[in-house]
Amino acid sequence: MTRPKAQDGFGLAQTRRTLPILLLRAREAVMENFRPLLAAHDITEQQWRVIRVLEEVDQVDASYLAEQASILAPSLTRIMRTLEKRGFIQGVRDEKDGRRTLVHLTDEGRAFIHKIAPESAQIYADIEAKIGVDNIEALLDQLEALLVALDG
Amino acid sequence: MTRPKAQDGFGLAQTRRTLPILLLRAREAVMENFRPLLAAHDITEQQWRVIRVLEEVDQVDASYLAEQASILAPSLTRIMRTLEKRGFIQGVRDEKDGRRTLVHLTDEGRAFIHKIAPESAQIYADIEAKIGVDNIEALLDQLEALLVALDG
DNA sequence: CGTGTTTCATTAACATGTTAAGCTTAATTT
DNA sequence: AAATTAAGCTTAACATGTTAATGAAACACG
Repeated sequence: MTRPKAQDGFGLAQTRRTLPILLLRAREAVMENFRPLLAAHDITEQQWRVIRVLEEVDQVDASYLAEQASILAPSLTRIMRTLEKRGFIQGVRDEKDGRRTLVHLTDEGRAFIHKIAPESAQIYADIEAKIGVDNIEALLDQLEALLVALDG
Repeated sequence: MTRPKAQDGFGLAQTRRTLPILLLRAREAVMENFRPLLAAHDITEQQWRVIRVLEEVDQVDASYLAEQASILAPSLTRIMRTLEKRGFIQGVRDEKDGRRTLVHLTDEGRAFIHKIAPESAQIYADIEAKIGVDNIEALLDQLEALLVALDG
Protein backbone atom coordinates (compact mmCIF):
# COMPACT_ATOMS: atom_id res chain seq x y z
CA MET A 1 0.00 0.00 0.00
CA THR A 2 1.64 3.19 -1.15
CA ARG A 3 -0.33 5.57 1.02
CA PRO A 4 -1.58 4.73 4.48
CA LYS A 5 -5.24 5.44 4.95
CA ALA A 6 -5.60 8.37 7.26
CA GLN A 7 -8.13 7.43 9.88
CA ASP A 8 -8.92 8.07 13.48
CA GLY A 9 -9.53 5.29 15.95
CA PHE A 10 -13.09 4.45 15.08
CA GLY A 11 -13.45 4.05 11.35
CA LEU A 12 -13.99 7.57 10.06
CA ALA A 13 -11.55 8.95 7.57
CA GLN A 14 -9.96 12.27 8.39
CA THR A 15 -12.37 14.90 7.17
CA ARG A 16 -9.72 16.74 5.24
CA ARG A 17 -9.30 13.87 2.79
CA THR A 18 -12.80 12.71 1.98
CA LEU A 19 -14.86 13.07 -1.16
CA PRO A 20 -17.51 15.36 0.33
CA ILE A 21 -15.01 17.87 1.71
CA LEU A 22 -12.58 17.87 -1.19
CA LEU A 23 -15.34 18.10 -3.79
CA LEU A 24 -16.75 21.04 -1.87
CA ARG A 25 -13.40 22.79 -1.55
CA ALA A 26 -12.45 22.20 -5.15
CA ARG A 27 -15.72 23.70 -6.28
CA GLU A 28 -15.22 26.67 -3.97
CA ALA A 29 -11.72 27.24 -5.32
CA VAL A 30 -13.04 27.21 -8.88
CA MET A 31 -16.06 29.41 -8.24
CA GLU A 32 -14.02 31.99 -6.41
CA ASN A 33 -12.62 32.97 -9.77
CA PHE A 34 -16.05 33.66 -11.19
CA ARG A 35 -17.54 35.51 -8.26
CA PRO A 36 -16.15 38.97 -9.10
CA LEU A 37 -17.57 38.75 -12.61
CA LEU A 38 -20.97 37.55 -11.45
CA ALA A 39 -21.12 40.18 -8.71
CA ALA A 40 -20.17 42.92 -11.15
CA HIS A 41 -23.22 42.01 -13.22
CA ASP A 42 -25.47 41.50 -10.20
CA ILE A 43 -26.28 37.90 -10.91
CA THR A 44 -25.89 34.83 -8.74
CA GLU A 45 -24.13 31.65 -9.63
CA GLN A 46 -27.42 29.76 -9.87
CA GLN A 47 -29.10 32.41 -11.99
CA TRP A 48 -26.13 32.29 -14.32
CA ARG A 49 -26.45 28.52 -14.62
CA VAL A 50 -30.12 28.82 -15.48
CA ILE A 51 -29.69 31.30 -18.29
CA ARG A 52 -26.69 29.40 -19.65
CA VAL A 53 -28.72 26.23 -19.89
CA LEU A 54 -31.51 28.15 -21.59
CA GLU A 55 -29.03 29.55 -24.08
CA GLU A 56 -28.12 26.02 -25.06
CA VAL A 57 -31.58 24.56 -25.42
CA ASP A 58 -33.97 27.31 -26.56
CA GLN A 59 -37.19 26.28 -24.88
CA VAL A 60 -37.67 23.66 -22.18
CA ASP A 61 -39.96 22.78 -19.33
CA ALA A 62 -39.02 23.74 -15.82
CA SER A 63 -38.27 20.20 -14.68
CA TYR A 64 -35.72 19.63 -17.39
CA LEU A 65 -34.22 23.04 -16.72
CA ALA A 66 -33.89 22.25 -13.03
CA GLU A 67 -32.21 18.95 -13.81
CA GLN A 68 -29.74 20.48 -16.26
CA ALA A 69 -28.82 23.34 -13.95
CA SER A 70 -28.64 21.05 -10.91
CA ILE A 71 -31.14 23.16 -9.04
CA LEU A 72 -34.05 21.83 -7.01
CA ALA A 73 -37.57 22.66 -8.10
CA PRO A 74 -38.38 24.98 -5.19
CA SER A 75 -35.22 26.99 -5.78
CA LEU A 76 -35.93 27.19 -9.49
CA THR A 77 -39.37 28.61 -8.79
CA ARG A 78 -37.81 31.51 -6.92
CA ILE A 79 -34.96 31.98 -9.36
CA MET A 80 -37.34 32.09 -12.30
CA ARG A 81 -39.40 34.73 -10.55
CA THR A 82 -36.28 36.85 -10.14
CA LEU A 83 -35.05 36.38 -13.70
CA GLU A 84 -38.50 37.07 -15.10
CA LYS A 85 -38.76 40.34 -13.15
CA ARG A 86 -35.42 41.31 -14.62
CA GLY A 87 -36.67 40.52 -18.11
CA PHE A 88 -34.13 37.82 -18.89
CA ILE A 89 -36.47 34.85 -19.22
CA GLN A 90 -40.12 34.17 -19.80
CA GLY A 91 -42.25 31.28 -18.64
CA VAL A 92 -45.40 30.24 -20.44
CA ARG A 93 -47.92 27.56 -19.63
CA ASP A 94 -47.67 24.50 -21.87
CA GLU A 95 -50.82 24.30 -24.00
CA LYS A 96 -50.53 20.55 -24.45
CA ASP A 97 -49.91 19.82 -20.78
CA GLY A 98 -51.32 22.34 -18.34
CA ARG A 99 -49.03 21.15 -15.57
CA ARG A 100 -45.87 22.19 -17.29
CA THR A 101 -44.21 25.57 -17.58
CA LEU A 102 -42.14 26.20 -20.68
CA VAL A 103 -39.24 28.59 -20.23
CA HIS A 104 -37.23 30.51 -22.77
CA LEU A 105 -34.65 33.26 -22.86
CA THR A 106 -35.79 36.74 -23.91
CA ASP A 107 -33.80 38.83 -26.35
CA GLU A 108 -32.61 40.85 -23.39
CA GLY A 109 -31.54 37.70 -21.60
CA ARG A 110 -29.68 36.51 -24.66
CA ALA A 111 -27.95 39.87 -24.99
CA PHE A 112 -26.94 39.68 -21.34
CA ILE A 113 -25.32 36.28 -21.61
CA HIS A 114 -23.51 37.20 -24.82
CA LYS A 115 -22.17 40.31 -23.15
CA ILE A 116 -20.68 38.33 -20.27
CA ALA A 117 -19.63 35.21 -22.14
CA PRO A 118 -16.21 36.42 -23.28
CA GLU A 119 -15.11 37.33 -19.78
CA SER A 120 -16.45 34.07 -18.42
CA ALA A 121 -14.67 32.08 -21.08
CA GLN A 122 -11.48 33.96 -20.30
CA ILE A 123 -11.74 33.12 -16.62
CA TYR A 124 -12.24 29.46 -17.47
CA ALA A 125 -9.24 29.62 -19.80
CA ASP A 126 -7.14 31.07 -16.99
CA ILE A 127 -8.19 28.21 -14.74
CA GLU A 128 -7.31 25.74 -17.47
CA ALA A 129 -3.91 27.37 -17.77
CA LYS A 130 -3.24 27.09 -14.05
CA ILE A 131 -4.36 23.48 -13.74
CA GLY A 132 -3.51 22.22 -17.18
CA VAL A 133 -6.07 21.28 -19.79
CA ASP A 134 -5.10 17.63 -19.71
CA ASN A 135 -5.47 17.50 -15.96
CA ILE A 136 -8.89 19.09 -16.18
CA GLU A 137 -10.01 16.66 -18.86
CA ALA A 138 -8.82 13.76 -16.73
CA LEU A 139 -10.61 15.17 -13.74
CA LEU A 140 -13.83 15.68 -15.68
CA ASP A 141 -13.62 12.10 -16.92
CA GLN A 142 -13.22 10.80 -13.40
CA LEU A 143 -16.10 12.87 -12.13
CA GLU A 144 -18.32 11.53 -14.87
CA ALA A 145 -17.19 8.02 -14.04
CA LEU A 146 -18.08 8.64 -10.41
CA LEU A 147 -21.54 9.77 -11.41
CA VAL A 148 -22.06 6.67 -13.51
CA ALA A 149 -20.80 4.42 -10.72
CA LEU A 150 -23.07 6.00 -8.12
CA ASP A 151 -26.19 6.64 -10.16
CA GLY A 152 -26.18 3.64 -12.42
CA MET B 1 -6.81 16.12 -30.34
CA THR B 2 -8.48 13.06 -28.91
CA ARG B 3 -11.63 14.72 -27.71
CA PRO B 4 -13.18 17.72 -29.39
CA LYS B 5 -13.91 20.51 -26.96
CA ALA B 6 -17.64 20.83 -26.61
CA GLN B 7 -18.49 24.47 -27.04
CA ASP B 8 -21.21 26.65 -28.38
CA GLY B 9 -20.57 29.43 -30.83
CA PHE B 10 -19.32 32.09 -28.46
CA GLY B 11 -16.65 30.63 -26.23
CA LEU B 12 -18.56 29.05 -23.37
CA ALA B 13 -18.14 25.37 -22.77
CA GLN B 14 -21.28 23.27 -22.58
CA THR B 15 -22.46 23.53 -19.03
CA ARG B 16 -22.75 19.78 -18.62
CA ARG B 17 -19.01 19.33 -18.90
CA THR B 18 -17.53 22.07 -16.79
CA LEU B 19 -15.76 21.95 -13.46
CA PRO B 20 -18.41 23.86 -11.50
CA ILE B 21 -21.29 21.66 -12.64
CA LEU B 22 -19.52 18.32 -12.47
CA LEU B 23 -18.00 19.05 -9.06
CA LEU B 24 -21.45 20.00 -7.84
CA ARG B 25 -23.10 16.89 -9.25
CA ALA B 26 -20.39 14.57 -8.03
CA ARG B 27 -20.75 15.95 -4.54
CA GLU B 28 -24.51 15.60 -4.73
CA ALA B 29 -24.20 11.99 -5.83
CA VAL B 30 -21.91 11.23 -2.92
CA MET B 31 -23.93 13.06 -0.28
CA GLU B 32 -27.15 11.41 -1.36
CA ASN B 33 -25.82 8.25 0.24
CA PHE B 34 -25.35 9.95 3.61
CA ARG B 35 -28.60 11.87 3.73
CA PRO B 36 -30.77 9.05 5.09
CA LEU B 37 -28.35 8.48 7.95
CA LEU B 38 -28.07 12.16 8.80
CA ALA B 39 -31.83 12.64 8.60
CA ALA B 40 -32.44 9.64 10.85
CA HIS B 41 -30.34 11.34 13.52
CA ASP B 42 -31.79 14.76 12.90
CA ILE B 43 -28.53 16.42 12.00
CA THR B 44 -27.54 18.38 8.93
CA GLU B 45 -24.58 17.77 6.75
CA GLN B 46 -22.88 20.94 8.02
CA GLN B 47 -23.54 20.17 11.66
CA TRP B 48 -22.05 16.74 11.11
CA ARG B 49 -18.93 18.28 9.58
CA VAL B 50 -18.52 20.60 12.55
CA ILE B 51 -18.67 17.91 15.21
CA ARG B 52 -16.43 15.62 13.17
CA VAL B 53 -13.76 18.29 12.98
CA LEU B 54 -14.10 18.86 16.71
CA GLU B 55 -13.68 15.18 17.34
CA GLU B 56 -10.35 15.32 15.56
CA VAL B 57 -8.88 18.39 17.21
CA ASP B 58 -10.25 18.65 20.75
CA GLN B 59 -10.42 22.40 21.25
CA VAL B 60 -10.09 25.11 18.64
CA ASP B 61 -11.15 28.64 17.95
CA ALA B 62 -14.15 29.29 15.77
CA SER B 63 -12.14 30.64 12.83
CA TYR B 64 -10.06 27.50 12.55
CA LEU B 65 -13.16 25.37 12.95
CA ALA B 66 -14.89 27.25 10.15
CA GLU B 67 -11.88 26.82 7.89
CA GLN B 68 -11.59 23.09 8.58
CA ALA B 69 -15.29 22.44 8.08
CA SER B 70 -15.45 24.69 5.01
CA ILE B 71 -18.20 26.77 6.52
CA LEU B 72 -18.39 30.55 6.48
CA ALA B 73 -18.25 32.42 9.75
CA PRO B 74 -21.87 33.63 9.73
CA SER B 75 -23.12 30.11 9.10
CA LEU B 76 -20.92 28.72 11.84
CA THR B 77 -22.34 31.21 14.31
CA ARG B 78 -25.83 29.81 13.69
CA ILE B 79 -24.72 26.20 13.57
CA MET B 80 -22.87 26.54 16.87
CA ARG B 81 -25.98 28.00 18.46
CA THR B 82 -27.97 24.96 17.31
CA LEU B 83 -25.37 22.42 18.41
CA GLU B 84 -24.93 24.15 21.75
CA LYS B 85 -28.68 24.06 22.42
CA ARG B 86 -28.59 20.36 21.68
CA GLY B 87 -25.75 19.91 24.14
CA PHE B 88 -23.21 18.58 21.64
CA ILE B 89 -20.66 21.37 21.80
CA GLN B 90 -19.66 24.19 24.10
CA GLY B 91 -18.10 27.52 23.27
CA VAL B 92 -16.06 29.48 25.78
CA ARG B 93 -14.43 32.87 25.51
CA ASP B 94 -10.65 32.73 25.13
CA GLU B 95 -9.05 34.21 28.25
CA LYS B 96 -5.87 35.17 26.45
CA ASP B 97 -7.64 36.80 23.50
CA GLY B 98 -11.07 38.14 24.23
CA ARG B 99 -12.01 38.22 20.59
CA ARG B 100 -11.84 34.47 20.11
CA THR B 101 -14.31 31.76 20.99
CA LEU B 102 -12.89 28.36 21.84
CA VAL B 103 -15.09 25.42 20.97
CA HIS B 104 -15.02 21.85 22.18
CA LEU B 105 -17.17 18.74 22.01
CA THR B 106 -19.16 17.78 25.11
CA ASP B 107 -19.28 14.20 26.35
CA GLU B 108 -22.75 13.99 24.86
CA GLY B 109 -21.48 15.24 21.53
CA ARG B 110 -18.67 12.73 21.59
CA ALA B 111 -21.10 9.94 22.39
CA PHE B 112 -23.30 11.05 19.50
CA ILE B 113 -20.54 10.95 16.93
CA HIS B 114 -19.27 7.60 18.15
CA LYS B 115 -22.78 6.19 17.89
CA ILE B 116 -23.10 7.23 14.25
CA ALA B 117 -19.52 6.69 13.12
CA PRO B 118 -19.84 2.99 12.25
CA GLU B 119 -22.78 3.54 9.92
CA SER B 120 -21.09 6.50 8.33
CA ALA B 121 -17.91 4.54 7.78
CA GLN B 122 -19.94 1.72 6.26
CA ILE B 123 -21.61 4.10 3.82
CA TYR B 124 -18.24 5.46 2.79
CA ALA B 125 -16.97 1.91 2.36
CA ASP B 126 -19.93 1.12 0.11
CA ILE B 127 -19.10 4.17 -1.99
CA GLU B 128 -15.49 3.04 -2.20
CA ALA B 129 -16.65 -0.36 -3.34
CA LYS B 130 -18.80 1.09 -6.10
CA ILE B 131 -16.18 3.49 -7.41
CA GLY B 132 -13.06 1.59 -6.55
CA VAL B 133 -10.61 2.63 -3.87
CA ASP B 134 -7.87 3.30 -6.37
CA ASN B 135 -10.12 5.52 -8.41
CA ILE B 136 -11.12 7.47 -5.33
CA GLU B 137 -7.51 7.90 -4.27
CA ALA B 138 -6.63 9.16 -7.72
CA LEU B 139 -9.58 11.53 -7.66
CA LEU B 140 -8.65 12.86 -4.22
CA ASP B 141 -5.10 13.43 -5.41
CA GLN B 142 -6.34 15.38 -8.40
CA LEU B 143 -8.66 17.46 -6.30
CA GLU B 144 -5.83 18.31 -3.95
CA ALA B 145 -3.66 19.21 -6.91
CA LEU B 146 -6.40 21.48 -8.18
CA LEU B 147 -6.57 23.23 -4.83
CA VAL B 148 -2.82 23.76 -4.83
CA ALA B 149 -2.87 25.04 -8.39
CA LEU B 150 -5.67 27.51 -7.71
CA ASP B 151 -4.79 28.66 -4.21
CA GLY B 152 -1.02 28.67 -4.39
C1' DC C 1 -0.18 57.08 26.20
C1' DG C 2 -3.68 57.61 23.00
C1' DT C 3 -5.26 57.15 18.24
C1' DG C 4 -5.91 54.60 14.25
C1' DT C 5 -5.92 49.96 12.35
C1' DT C 6 -6.59 45.14 12.21
C1' DT C 7 -8.75 40.91 13.76
C1' DC C 8 -12.61 37.92 15.39
C1' DA C 9 -17.13 37.24 15.83
C1' DT C 10 -21.93 38.53 15.33
C1' DT C 11 -25.93 40.57 13.08
C1' DA C 12 -28.59 41.83 9.08
C1' DA C 13 -30.55 41.02 4.63
C1' DC C 14 -31.35 38.45 0.87
C1' DA C 15 -30.68 34.08 -2.08
C1' DT C 16 -30.55 29.23 -2.23
C1' DG C 17 -30.73 24.23 -0.25
C1' DT C 18 -33.83 20.91 1.57
C1' DT C 19 -37.87 18.35 2.92
C1' DA C 20 -42.78 18.10 3.37
C1' DA C 21 -47.29 19.58 2.22
C1' DG C 22 -50.58 21.50 -1.02
C1' DC C 23 -52.72 22.47 -5.55
C1' DT C 24 -53.74 21.85 -10.27
C1' DT C 25 -53.85 19.10 -14.31
C1' DA C 26 -53.03 14.38 -16.66
C1' DA C 27 -53.22 9.79 -16.85
C1' DT C 28 -55.13 5.42 -15.08
C1' DT C 29 -58.45 2.44 -13.42
C1' DT C 30 -62.85 0.45 -13.15
C1' DA D 1 -67.65 9.06 -16.90
C1' DA D 2 -66.37 9.03 -11.79
C1' DA D 3 -62.92 7.94 -8.72
C1' DT D 4 -58.16 7.20 -8.02
C1' DT D 5 -53.45 7.83 -8.73
C1' DA D 6 -49.54 10.16 -10.63
C1' DA D 7 -47.00 14.21 -12.40
C1' DG D 8 -45.53 19.12 -12.38
C1' DC D 9 -45.07 22.98 -9.95
C1' DT D 10 -45.66 26.07 -5.93
C1' DT D 11 -45.68 27.21 -0.84
C1' DA D 12 -44.12 26.80 3.58
C1' DA D 13 -40.65 26.36 7.06
C1' DC D 14 -36.26 26.06 8.48
C1' DA D 15 -31.03 25.73 7.63
C1' DT D 16 -27.22 27.42 5.20
C1' DG D 17 -24.61 30.47 1.61
C1' DT D 18 -23.10 35.04 0.80
C1' DT D 19 -21.84 39.83 1.28
C1' DA D 20 -21.83 44.00 3.94
C1' DA D 21 -22.07 46.32 8.21
C1' DT D 22 -21.34 46.40 13.21
C1' DG D 23 -19.13 45.82 17.81
C1' DA D 24 -15.56 44.53 20.73
C1' DA D 25 -10.88 43.35 21.66
C1' DA D 26 -6.02 43.31 20.38
C1' DC D 27 -2.24 45.62 17.81
C1' DA D 28 0.68 49.10 15.76
C1' DC D 29 3.03 53.17 16.32
C1' DG D 30 3.82 57.95 16.37
